[in-house]
Amino acid sequence: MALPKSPLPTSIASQQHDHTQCIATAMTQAQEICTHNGARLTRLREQVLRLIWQSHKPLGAYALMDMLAQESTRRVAPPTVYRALEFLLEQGLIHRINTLNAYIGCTHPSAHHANNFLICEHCGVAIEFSTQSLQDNINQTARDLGFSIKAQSIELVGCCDRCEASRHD
Amino acid sequence: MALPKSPLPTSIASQQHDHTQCIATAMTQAQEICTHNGARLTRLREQVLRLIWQSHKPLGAYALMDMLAQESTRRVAPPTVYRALEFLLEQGLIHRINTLNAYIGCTHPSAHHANNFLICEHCGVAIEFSTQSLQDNINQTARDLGFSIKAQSIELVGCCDRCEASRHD
DNA sequence: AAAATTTATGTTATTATATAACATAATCTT
DNA sequence: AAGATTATGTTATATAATAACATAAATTTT
Repeated sequence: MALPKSPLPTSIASQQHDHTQCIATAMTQAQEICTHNGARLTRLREQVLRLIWQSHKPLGAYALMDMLAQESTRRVAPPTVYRALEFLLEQGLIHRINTLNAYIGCTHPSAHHANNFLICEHCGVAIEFSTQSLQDNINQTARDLGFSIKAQSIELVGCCDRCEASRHD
Repeated sequence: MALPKSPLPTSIASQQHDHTQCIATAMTQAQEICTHNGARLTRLREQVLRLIWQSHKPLGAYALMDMLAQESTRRVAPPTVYRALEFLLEQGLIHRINTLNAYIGCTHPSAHHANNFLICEHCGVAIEFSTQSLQDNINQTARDLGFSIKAQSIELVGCCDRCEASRHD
Protein backbone atom coordinates (compact mmCIF):
# COMPACT_ATOMS: atom_id res chain seq x y z
CA MET A 1 0.00 0.00 0.00
CA ALA A 2 1.51 3.28 -1.11
CA LEU A 3 1.44 6.34 1.08
CA PRO A 4 -0.34 9.41 -0.24
CA LYS A 5 1.71 12.21 -1.74
CA SER A 6 1.68 15.45 0.19
CA PRO A 7 -0.26 18.16 -1.64
CA LEU A 8 0.97 20.83 0.79
CA PRO A 9 3.58 23.22 -0.61
CA THR A 10 6.62 23.84 1.49
CA SER A 11 6.80 27.55 1.99
CA ILE A 12 3.23 28.73 1.83
CA ALA A 13 2.72 28.76 5.55
CA SER A 14 3.22 32.45 6.06
CA GLN A 15 1.25 33.47 2.98
CA GLN A 16 -2.44 33.93 2.38
CA HIS A 17 -3.93 30.53 1.86
CA ASP A 18 -7.05 28.49 2.44
CA HIS A 19 -6.26 27.28 5.91
CA THR A 20 -9.47 25.32 6.25
CA GLN A 21 -8.24 23.23 3.36
CA CYS A 22 -4.83 23.04 5.02
CA ILE A 23 -6.35 21.52 8.15
CA ALA A 24 -8.62 19.19 6.21
CA THR A 25 -5.72 17.84 4.18
CA ALA A 26 -3.58 17.37 7.25
CA MET A 27 -6.31 15.46 9.06
CA THR A 28 -7.04 13.23 6.10
CA GLN A 29 -3.38 12.44 5.62
CA ALA A 30 -2.98 11.76 9.33
CA GLN A 31 -5.78 9.23 9.20
CA GLU A 32 -4.28 7.56 6.15
CA ILE A 33 -0.82 7.39 7.68
CA CYS A 34 -2.10 5.95 10.93
CA THR A 35 -4.12 3.35 9.07
CA HIS A 36 -1.05 2.52 7.02
CA ASN A 37 1.04 2.17 10.19
CA GLY A 38 -1.57 0.20 12.08
CA ALA A 39 -1.73 2.99 14.65
CA ARG A 40 -4.83 4.35 16.30
CA LEU A 41 -5.64 8.01 15.76
CA THR A 42 -7.94 8.23 18.75
CA ARG A 43 -10.34 11.06 19.51
CA LEU A 44 -7.86 12.71 21.85
CA ARG A 45 -4.93 12.40 19.47
CA GLU A 46 -7.01 13.69 16.58
CA GLN A 47 -8.16 16.59 18.74
CA VAL A 48 -4.58 17.53 19.67
CA LEU A 49 -3.45 17.32 16.05
CA ARG A 50 -6.34 19.52 14.99
CA LEU A 51 -5.46 22.09 17.65
CA ILE A 52 -1.85 22.12 16.49
CA TRP A 53 -3.06 22.70 12.95
CA GLN A 54 -5.14 25.76 13.89
CA SER A 55 -2.12 27.78 12.81
CA HIS A 56 1.35 27.48 11.37
CA LYS A 57 2.76 28.72 14.65
CA PRO A 58 4.39 26.20 16.96
CA LEU A 59 2.36 25.67 20.14
CA GLY A 60 3.67 24.71 23.58
CA ALA A 61 2.36 21.67 25.41
CA TYR A 62 0.75 23.77 28.10
CA ALA A 63 -0.99 26.01 25.59
CA LEU A 64 -2.41 22.88 23.99
CA MET A 65 -3.43 21.66 27.42
CA ASP A 66 -5.41 24.84 28.04
CA MET A 67 -7.04 24.61 24.62
CA LEU A 68 -8.01 21.01 25.32
CA ALA A 69 -9.45 21.97 28.68
CA GLN A 70 -11.49 24.75 27.06
CA GLU A 71 -12.92 22.39 24.49
CA SER A 72 -13.99 19.79 26.98
CA THR A 73 -14.74 21.67 30.27
CA ARG A 74 -13.01 18.81 32.08
CA ARG A 75 -9.57 19.13 33.65
CA VAL A 76 -6.66 18.05 31.46
CA ALA A 77 -3.33 17.10 33.00
CA PRO A 78 0.12 17.33 31.38
CA PRO A 79 0.56 13.61 30.67
CA THR A 80 -2.59 13.65 28.60
CA VAL A 81 -1.19 16.11 26.13
CA TYR A 82 2.39 14.83 26.27
CA ARG A 83 1.27 11.32 25.43
CA ALA A 84 -0.70 12.56 22.47
CA LEU A 85 2.30 14.60 21.33
CA GLU A 86 4.57 11.59 21.71
CA PHE A 87 2.25 9.54 19.53
CA LEU A 88 2.02 12.24 16.87
CA LEU A 89 5.80 12.63 16.86
CA GLU A 90 6.26 8.89 16.44
CA GLN A 91 3.87 8.86 13.51
CA GLY A 92 5.75 11.77 11.94
CA LEU A 93 2.64 13.94 12.01
CA ILE A 94 4.20 16.76 14.01
CA HIS A 95 7.63 18.15 14.76
CA ARG A 96 9.11 19.51 17.95
CA ILE A 97 10.76 22.92 17.59
CA ASN A 98 13.64 22.71 20.05
CA THR A 99 14.41 26.40 20.19
CA LEU A 100 10.83 27.09 21.27
CA ASN A 101 9.84 24.00 23.24
CA ALA A 102 6.86 23.85 20.95
CA TYR A 103 5.11 21.59 18.46
CA ILE A 104 3.94 22.11 14.91
CA GLY A 105 2.17 20.08 12.26
CA CYS A 106 4.33 18.41 9.65
CA THR A 107 3.57 19.64 6.14
CA HIS A 108 4.69 16.49 4.36
CA PRO A 109 4.24 13.68 6.87
CA SER A 110 4.26 10.86 4.36
CA ALA A 111 7.80 11.48 3.14
CA HIS A 112 10.85 10.39 5.04
CA HIS A 113 12.20 13.79 5.70
CA ALA A 114 14.33 16.08 7.80
CA ASN A 115 13.32 18.48 10.51
CA ASN A 116 14.24 21.85 9.03
CA PHE A 117 12.49 25.07 9.95
CA LEU A 118 12.54 28.77 9.30
CA ILE A 119 11.09 30.42 12.37
CA CYS A 120 9.92 34.02 12.20
CA GLU A 121 10.43 35.88 15.46
CA HIS A 122 7.79 38.44 14.58
CA CYS A 123 4.75 36.50 13.40
CA GLY A 124 5.68 33.24 15.13
CA VAL A 125 5.21 31.17 11.99
CA ALA A 126 7.51 28.20 11.42
CA ILE A 127 8.01 27.10 7.84
CA GLU A 128 9.24 23.62 7.15
CA PHE A 129 11.70 23.34 4.30
CA SER A 130 13.87 20.75 2.67
CA THR A 131 16.08 20.83 -0.36
CA GLN A 132 18.03 17.95 -1.82
CA SER A 133 21.23 19.95 -2.09
CA LEU A 134 21.10 20.96 1.58
CA GLN A 135 20.43 17.40 2.62
CA ASP A 136 23.24 16.13 0.39
CA ASN A 137 25.54 18.69 1.94
CA ILE A 138 24.57 17.69 5.48
CA ASN A 139 25.01 14.01 4.70
CA GLN A 140 28.39 14.57 3.06
CA THR A 141 29.60 16.67 5.99
CA ALA A 142 28.59 13.97 8.44
CA ARG A 143 30.27 11.33 6.32
CA ASP A 144 33.47 13.38 6.13
CA LEU A 145 33.52 13.72 9.90
CA GLY A 146 32.79 10.03 10.45
CA PHE A 147 29.37 10.59 11.95
CA SER A 148 26.15 8.69 11.33
CA ILE A 149 23.03 10.80 11.72
CA LYS A 150 20.00 9.47 13.57
CA ALA A 151 18.07 12.70 14.00
CA GLN A 152 18.43 16.09 12.41
CA SER A 153 17.28 19.46 13.64
CA ILE A 154 17.88 22.62 11.65
CA GLU A 155 16.25 25.71 13.06
CA LEU A 156 16.82 29.10 11.49
CA VAL A 157 15.36 31.91 13.55
CA GLY A 158 14.88 35.28 11.95
CA CYS A 159 12.40 37.31 9.98
CA CYS A 160 10.17 36.19 7.13
CA ASP A 161 9.64 38.39 4.07
CA ARG A 162 6.07 39.30 4.96
CA CYS A 163 7.10 40.62 8.36
CA GLU A 164 10.10 42.35 6.84
CA ALA A 165 7.75 44.09 4.41
CA SER A 166 5.14 45.07 6.99
CA ARG A 167 7.80 46.55 9.26
CA HIS A 168 8.62 49.03 6.53
CA ASP A 169 5.01 50.12 6.00
CA MET B 1 42.75 45.41 17.42
CA ALA B 2 42.55 42.05 15.72
CA LEU B 3 41.02 39.06 17.38
CA PRO B 4 43.22 36.01 17.87
CA LYS B 5 42.91 33.11 15.44
CA SER B 6 41.52 29.92 16.87
CA PRO B 7 44.17 27.20 17.12
CA LEU B 8 41.54 24.60 18.00
CA PRO B 9 40.74 22.11 15.24
CA THR B 10 37.11 21.51 14.51
CA SER B 11 36.56 17.82 14.84
CA ILE B 12 39.13 16.67 17.33
CA ALA B 13 36.78 16.76 20.28
CA SER B 14 36.06 13.06 20.40
CA GLN B 15 39.64 12.01 19.70
CA GLN B 16 42.62 11.61 21.96
CA HIS B 17 44.06 15.01 22.59
CA ASP B 18 45.81 17.11 25.20
CA HIS B 19 42.75 18.40 26.96
CA THR B 20 44.73 20.42 29.48
CA GLN B 21 46.00 22.41 26.53
CA CYS B 22 42.44 22.57 25.22
CA ILE B 23 41.25 24.22 28.42
CA ALA B 24 44.23 26.53 28.65
CA THR B 25 43.71 27.76 25.11
CA ALA B 26 40.00 28.28 25.66
CA MET B 27 40.59 30.29 28.82
CA THR B 28 43.26 32.45 27.24
CA GLN B 29 41.08 33.16 24.24
CA ALA B 30 38.14 33.93 26.48
CA GLN B 31 40.17 36.51 28.34
CA GLU B 32 41.34 38.08 25.11
CA ILE B 33 37.87 38.22 23.66
CA CYS B 34 36.40 39.77 26.78
CA THR B 35 39.14 42.36 26.88
CA HIS B 36 38.52 43.06 23.21
CA ASN B 37 34.80 43.46 23.86
CA GLY B 38 35.24 45.54 26.99
CA ALA B 39 33.47 42.82 28.96
CA ARG B 40 34.44 41.57 32.40
CA LEU B 41 35.36 37.92 32.73
CA THR B 42 34.79 37.83 36.46
CA ARG B 43 35.88 35.05 38.79
CA LEU B 44 32.45 33.44 38.67
CA ARG B 45 32.17 33.63 34.90
CA GLU B 46 35.67 32.29 34.47
CA GLN B 47 34.88 29.46 36.87
CA VAL B 48 31.73 28.50 34.97
CA LEU B 49 33.56 28.58 31.65
CA ARG B 50 36.32 26.41 33.08
CA LEU B 51 33.76 23.89 34.35
CA ILE B 52 32.11 23.76 30.95
CA TRP B 53 35.50 23.10 29.39
CA GLN B 54 36.23 20.11 31.62
CA SER B 55 34.90 18.00 28.77
CA HIS B 56 33.54 18.21 25.26
CA LYS B 57 30.20 17.02 26.55
CA PRO B 58 27.42 19.57 26.90
CA LEU B 59 26.51 20.23 30.55
CA GLY B 60 23.14 21.27 31.92
CA ALA B 61 22.75 24.38 34.05
CA TYR B 62 21.90 22.38 37.16
CA ALA B 63 24.90 20.11 36.74
CA LEU B 64 27.07 23.22 36.55
CA MET B 65 25.31 24.57 39.63
CA ASP B 66 26.20 21.42 41.58
CA MET B 67 29.81 21.59 40.41
CA LEU B 68 30.00 25.23 41.46
CA ALA B 69 28.55 24.40 44.85
CA GLN B 70 31.12 21.62 45.29
CA GLU B 71 33.98 23.94 44.48
CA SER B 72 32.93 26.63 46.88
CA THR B 73 31.05 24.87 49.72
CA ARG B 74 28.56 27.73 49.66
CA ARG B 75 25.07 27.39 48.29
CA VAL B 76 24.65 28.35 44.63
CA ALA B 77 21.23 29.29 43.26
CA PRO B 78 20.01 28.94 39.66
CA PRO B 79 20.25 32.64 38.73
CA THR B 80 23.94 32.59 39.59
CA VAL B 81 24.73 30.03 36.95
CA TYR B 82 22.16 31.24 34.42
CA ARG B 83 23.56 34.75 34.52
CA ALA B 84 27.05 33.47 33.95
CA LEU B 85 25.79 31.33 31.06
CA GLU B 86 23.97 34.32 29.59
CA PHE B 87 27.17 36.34 29.68
CA LEU B 88 29.23 33.58 28.11
CA LEU B 89 26.61 33.10 25.38
CA GLU B 90 26.63 36.84 24.65
CA GLN B 91 30.41 36.83 24.33
CA GLY B 92 30.22 33.85 21.99
CA LEU B 93 32.31 31.74 24.36
CA ILE B 94 29.75 28.95 24.69
CA HIS B 95 26.82 27.51 22.78
CA ARG B 96 23.50 26.21 23.95
CA ILE B 97 22.59 22.77 22.62
CA ASN B 98 18.84 23.01 22.24
CA THR B 99 18.14 19.31 21.87
CA LEU B 100 19.84 18.69 25.23
CA ASN B 101 19.11 21.87 27.21
CA ALA B 102 22.83 22.00 27.78
CA TYR B 103 25.84 24.20 27.26
CA ILE B 104 29.23 23.63 25.67
CA GLY B 105 32.39 25.60 25.05
CA CYS B 106 32.81 27.17 21.64
CA THR B 107 35.86 25.86 19.80
CA HIS B 108 36.38 28.95 17.66
CA PRO B 109 34.91 31.82 19.63
CA SER B 110 36.75 34.57 17.79
CA ALA B 111 35.17 33.87 14.43
CA HIS B 112 31.70 34.96 13.49
CA HIS B 113 30.26 31.53 13.10
CA ALA B 114 27.25 29.30 13.10
CA ASN B 115 25.96 27.00 15.75
CA ASN B 116 26.37 23.57 14.16
CA PHE B 117 26.90 20.41 16.14
CA LEU B 118 27.29 16.69 15.76
CA ILE B 119 26.07 15.14 18.99
CA CYS B 120 26.96 11.56 19.81
CA GLU B 121 24.25 9.78 21.74
CA HIS B 122 26.70 7.24 23.12
CA CYS B 123 29.67 9.19 24.45
CA GLY B 124 27.80 12.47 24.89
CA VAL B 125 30.40 14.47 23.00
CA ALA B 126 29.24 17.38 20.86
CA ILE B 127 31.49 18.38 17.99
CA GLU B 128 31.17 21.83 16.52
CA PHE B 129 31.52 21.99 12.77
CA SER B 130 31.23 24.50 10.01
CA THR B 131 31.89 24.32 6.30
CA GLN B 132 31.63 27.13 3.82
CA SER B 133 29.58 25.07 1.39
CA LEU B 134 27.01 24.17 4.03
CA GLN B 135 26.77 27.78 5.15
CA ASP B 136 26.43 28.94 1.54
CA ASN B 137 23.70 26.39 1.04
CA ILE B 138 21.83 27.51 4.16
CA ASN B 139 22.13 31.16 3.20
CA GLN B 140 20.96 30.51 -0.35
CA THR B 141 18.00 28.48 0.87
CA ALA B 142 16.96 31.25 3.23
CA ARG B 143 17.35 33.84 0.46
CA ASP B 144 15.24 31.73 -1.92
CA LEU B 145 12.48 31.51 0.67
CA GLY B 146 12.66 35.21 1.49
CA PHE B 147 13.93 34.74 5.01
CA SER B 148 16.65 36.65 6.84
CA ILE B 149 18.50 34.59 9.42
CA LYS B 150 19.28 35.98 12.85
CA ALA B 151 20.26 32.80 14.61
CA GLN B 152 21.10 29.37 13.33
CA SER B 153 20.98 26.04 15.09
CA ILE B 154 21.96 22.82 13.36
CA GLU B 155 22.04 19.80 15.61
CA LEU B 156 22.75 16.36 14.20
CA VAL B 157 22.23 13.62 16.76
CA GLY B 158 23.69 10.20 16.10
CA CYS B 159 26.83 8.17 16.59
CA CYS B 160 30.45 9.25 16.19
CA ASP B 161 33.00 6.99 14.50
CA ARG B 162 34.82 6.14 17.73
CA CYS B 163 31.65 4.89 19.38
CA GLU B 164 30.66 3.10 16.21
CA ALA B 165 34.02 1.32 16.25
CA SER B 166 33.95 0.46 19.94
CA ARG B 167 30.48 -1.00 19.64
CA HIS B 168 31.83 -3.57 17.20
CA ASP B 169 34.72 -4.60 19.46
C1' DA C 1 -19.98 -13.30 23.72
C1' DA C 2 -17.03 -13.56 27.94
C1' DA C 3 -12.34 -13.61 29.53
C1' DA C 4 -7.82 -12.30 28.92
C1' DT C 5 -4.71 -9.17 26.99
C1' DT C 6 -3.21 -5.03 25.27
C1' DT C 7 -3.50 -0.22 24.59
C1' DA C 8 -5.04 4.30 25.93
C1' DT C 9 -6.33 7.63 29.22
C1' DG C 10 -6.98 9.61 33.98
C1' DT C 11 -4.79 11.14 38.20
C1' DT C 12 -1.44 12.61 41.58
C1' DA C 13 2.97 13.77 42.52
C1' DT C 14 7.45 15.05 41.28
C1' DT C 15 11.50 16.32 38.50
C1' DA C 16 13.96 19.40 35.37
C1' DT C 17 14.75 23.84 33.35
C1' DA C 18 14.53 28.74 33.61
C1' DT C 19 13.22 33.48 35.11
C1' DA C 20 11.26 37.50 37.98
C1' DA C 21 11.97 40.65 41.54
C1' DC C 22 14.39 42.73 44.80
C1' DA C 23 18.62 43.15 48.09
C1' DT C 24 23.48 43.51 48.65
C1' DA C 25 28.14 43.95 47.10
C1' DA C 26 31.70 45.06 44.07
C1' DT C 27 33.57 47.93 40.47
C1' DC C 28 33.90 51.95 37.68
C1' DT C 29 33.46 56.99 36.81
C1' DT C 30 33.93 61.51 38.06
C1' DA D 1 34.84 60.00 48.44
C1' DA D 2 30.20 60.17 46.17
C1' DG D 3 27.40 58.65 42.79
C1' DA D 4 26.48 55.54 39.10
C1' DT D 5 26.85 51.21 37.11
C1' DT D 6 27.50 46.41 37.00
C1' DA D 7 27.61 41.93 39.19
C1' DT D 8 26.10 38.70 42.53
C1' DG D 9 23.10 36.89 46.35
C1' DT D 10 18.52 35.46 47.70
C1' DT D 11 13.75 34.06 47.66
C1' DA D 12 10.05 32.84 45.15
C1' DT D 13 7.87 31.32 41.13
C1' DA D 14 7.11 30.16 36.25
C1' DT D 15 7.51 26.77 32.61
C1' DA D 16 8.31 22.19 30.61
C1' DA D 17 8.32 17.31 31.15
C1' DT D 18 8.01 12.71 33.32
C1' DA D 19 7.22 8.83 36.87
C1' DA D 20 4.11 5.82 38.91
C1' DC D 21 0.01 3.85 39.47
C1' DA D 22 -5.26 3.49 38.63
C1' DT D 23 -9.01 3.12 35.47
C1' DA D 24 -11.15 2.57 31.09
C1' DA D 25 -11.47 1.30 26.41
C1' DA D 26 -10.29 -1.55 22.53
C1' DT D 27 -8.48 -5.79 20.67
C1' DT D 28 -7.55 -10.63 20.75
C1' DT D 29 -8.29 -15.15 22.26
C1' DT D 30 -11.00 -18.70 23.66
